[in-house]
Amino acid sequence: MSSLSDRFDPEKIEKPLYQAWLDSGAFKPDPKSTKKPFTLIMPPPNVTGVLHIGHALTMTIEDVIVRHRRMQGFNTLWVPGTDHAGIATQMVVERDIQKKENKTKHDLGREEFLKRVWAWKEESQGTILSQLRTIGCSADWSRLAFTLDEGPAKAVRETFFRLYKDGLVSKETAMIQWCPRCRTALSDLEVKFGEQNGHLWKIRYRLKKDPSQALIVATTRPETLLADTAVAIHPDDERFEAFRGQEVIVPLVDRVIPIIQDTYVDREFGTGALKITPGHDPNDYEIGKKHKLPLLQLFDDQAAINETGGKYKGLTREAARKKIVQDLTDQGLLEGETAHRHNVGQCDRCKTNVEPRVSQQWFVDAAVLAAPAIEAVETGKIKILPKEWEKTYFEWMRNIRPWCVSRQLWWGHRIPVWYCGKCAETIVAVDDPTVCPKCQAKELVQDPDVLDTWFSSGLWPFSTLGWPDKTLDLKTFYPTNVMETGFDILFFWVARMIMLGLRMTGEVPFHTVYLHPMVRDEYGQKMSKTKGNVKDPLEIIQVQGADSLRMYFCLNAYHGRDVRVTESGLEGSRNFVNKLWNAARFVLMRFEGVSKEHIKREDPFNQWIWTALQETKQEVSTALAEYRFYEAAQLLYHFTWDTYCSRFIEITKAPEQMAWRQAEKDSTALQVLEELLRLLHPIMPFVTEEIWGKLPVKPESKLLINAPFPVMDPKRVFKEGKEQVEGLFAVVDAIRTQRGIYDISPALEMTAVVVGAEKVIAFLREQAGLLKSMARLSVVEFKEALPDRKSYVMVAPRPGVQVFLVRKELGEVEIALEKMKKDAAALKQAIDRARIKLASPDFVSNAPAEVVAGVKDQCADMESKFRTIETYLKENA
RNA sequence: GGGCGCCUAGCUCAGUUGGUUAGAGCGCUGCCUUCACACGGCAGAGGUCACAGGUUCGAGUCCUGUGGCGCCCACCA
Repeated sequence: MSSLSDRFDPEKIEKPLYQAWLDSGAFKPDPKSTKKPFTLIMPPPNVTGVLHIGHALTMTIEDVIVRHRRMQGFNTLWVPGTDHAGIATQMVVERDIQKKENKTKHDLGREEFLKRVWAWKEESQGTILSQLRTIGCSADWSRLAFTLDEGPAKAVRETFFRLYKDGLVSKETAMIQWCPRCRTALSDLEVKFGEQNGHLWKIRYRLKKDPSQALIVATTRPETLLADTAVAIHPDDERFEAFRGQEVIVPLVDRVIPIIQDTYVDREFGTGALKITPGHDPNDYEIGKKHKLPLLQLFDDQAAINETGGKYKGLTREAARKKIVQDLTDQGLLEGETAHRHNVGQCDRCKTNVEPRVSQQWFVDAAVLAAPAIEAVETGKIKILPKEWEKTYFEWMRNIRPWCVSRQLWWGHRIPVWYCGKCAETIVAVDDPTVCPKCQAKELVQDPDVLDTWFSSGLWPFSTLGWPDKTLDLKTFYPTNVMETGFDILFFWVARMIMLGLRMTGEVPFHTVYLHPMVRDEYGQKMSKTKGNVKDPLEIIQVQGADSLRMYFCLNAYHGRDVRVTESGLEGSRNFVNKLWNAARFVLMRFEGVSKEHIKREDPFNQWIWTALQETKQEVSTALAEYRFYEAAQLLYHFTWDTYCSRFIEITKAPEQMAWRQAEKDSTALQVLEELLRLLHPIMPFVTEEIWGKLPVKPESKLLINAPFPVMDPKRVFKEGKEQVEGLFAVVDAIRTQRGIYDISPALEMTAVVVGAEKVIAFLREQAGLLKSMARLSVVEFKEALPDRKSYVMVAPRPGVQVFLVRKELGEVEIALEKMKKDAAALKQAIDRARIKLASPDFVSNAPAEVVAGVKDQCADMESKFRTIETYLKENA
């Protein structure tokens, strides 16, 4: 057995250990195994670049889940993958080419541009995969998937085909959100609204009948007046009595349009008159349809004015606005201009203001798919955790609108639709058609558009397992168990996986959705490159190792909305890894050569640590089962540091103990460590595996990753041992506290007298040596009674046991008396509260018996303690 | 406009169905270079649980209202 190095050096151990896991085949489950399967599909990171700290959180939690399940004996599969991320990746590559070559994608052409994106993807994916390994992800790399791979592509086509056949995807002309920079349609979810400073302009629309009169219309977008096809007023608005049924002249273009009446108009806003531009505003579009107004398309795909705009043709939106305001002013048609803050939609990816636009797009009838998806969550077939998110899910699903899935991009799954050049037939097929099934013509043109990235992501839980083929993987590992991801993509992704999963496979894609919080900086700010507050997980790992970052996430990922990453917190988890390392180092050094067989019987100290371990195991397994990783981590942190290190190991150090119990207790120290390593392994795989490798006794498995996760053993719960040892600690703590109060140096000699009935103090007497070393006493005496109490200072650690310290050894006794008085007062208050409770017939008759009994016991304890202090204070008054 | 969440120690947050004297980490104070660890040890201080009502034998926990903060959805030009 070689020992552990003095200092824990994560950089040195992590790579070889990861390789050892890989080599052992631990990550790769056998689909033919008879063990119960457990499946988790990794949310595929976008191949836009490198992983950020949010990914690190995701991967940590998922790896904890997966390692825990694997150790529990499940046939565990974690499928890794990456996402082509259509619009996002296309944009970063465009930017890259722009920066390096000053070219646009149109300069390169579709084919060449796609070549560049694939090259980008290769590099980015490589980086991402190596980062995942650095974090410690125990995913099955043999099943690595990419959303544009052949398998997932087949799934995409099959799905599109089936939806088309069932009338659930169709080509429609509709108003959609358009990004003029990306030059593509967007789904509603891809548009983010934010407040912007703008203006409200009041413009004169002269009456056709009497141009000296005018209707004054308020708008934030004067440039769209070029495509106005009506002006609307509220039917009940008396102010506009004279205007009803009239026509007005659109300024600058002199087109005559009607004044319509619609209750949609808000009389309070602006002037009460609203210009209607059905081509460029979703609400106007609806009004236009209702009133059968003509629709004018004013902008081209880059939001520049087209021929509809006459002399304004070619101007951008922004330039046109300026020019039109100027022209209106010049012609005396501008009535006013006020500052106005309002919400404007932006492209989620490139932050360009979107332009609502009418165009032909493919739409999925989401409402039909949503119905069973809602039911699956209502009936509990799918559980969403934390539960609060279910309501959000229902809210969105019940108000779902058609999902625009076509994108005018180049990077993505080509829509499997062809048009016949001869008879214009639309052909939707899984395999590329060669002739038109209607007219046999060979001039077929594929739809140039690609699908929304989330369309292929929506199939991910089963497309990665081989669907639509009936593969063994699919049979064994589907439906999957858990979908673990951030709440920010509940609608984008989770909802769509549920809808498409149910529709395509007839089964829920997963049984549980666990939504983790978002990573923020220490001030609660979102991390972003522009703010400069981004923390690179790889940098943290390089400095302090993967384990401490993982432990940090587990300790801090509460069920809230965000997890803040702070320097001091990271330091804390680093210290914890160090603590474990050193404890292991000490135990291994001290107890080298000890074997398991030395255990003969359980002494109270062993009983106590075993009991504490069983309690911890019980609580940890409950916490993990309920996805409360923070709780599991905290329990283990506390057990390791406070119970195992600060108490148990310290006990083993006492020289008086060593003489007669060394071999036995040493062996317990090792065995508890061994279980502790298994408990900590899912959270901190590297350091635990490294220590595991040095254990003299490895009962279960050569590699910790394959060792069984500890389960609570009721046979190792010992009430007496636990109580005895806790009683001893109470005495030790009380003396230590006095030492603190009196500022007595640990070097100073102290004498303690333990007073109590022999029965009660027998164990303390037996452990006199330990008591002395733990409380740093020079002398300890045991007595049934103490006659000359005045020369002592009393501490009352437990009912029935009093501990006295020699007065003259303490110096200023008044400090202690003051403190005792304070304690007594607090105690008195608590006793009074308890007595009032116990005296109330309502409490005694209504509260459960065990609560009443608990209060009674506690009250008795407090009273006995209080009496002791009172008596002592009186004696010393 | 609709919805969700938060307000507990100086800071960041736990606190499961209401039930013993409300917890942790960090920070702070004092003492300690004790033979695993100063990335350490021992001890300590610090909270009217945002506020106001209510339900209950009993409220940090449930209900109503008020104030403050955050997020999501919808997008009145």
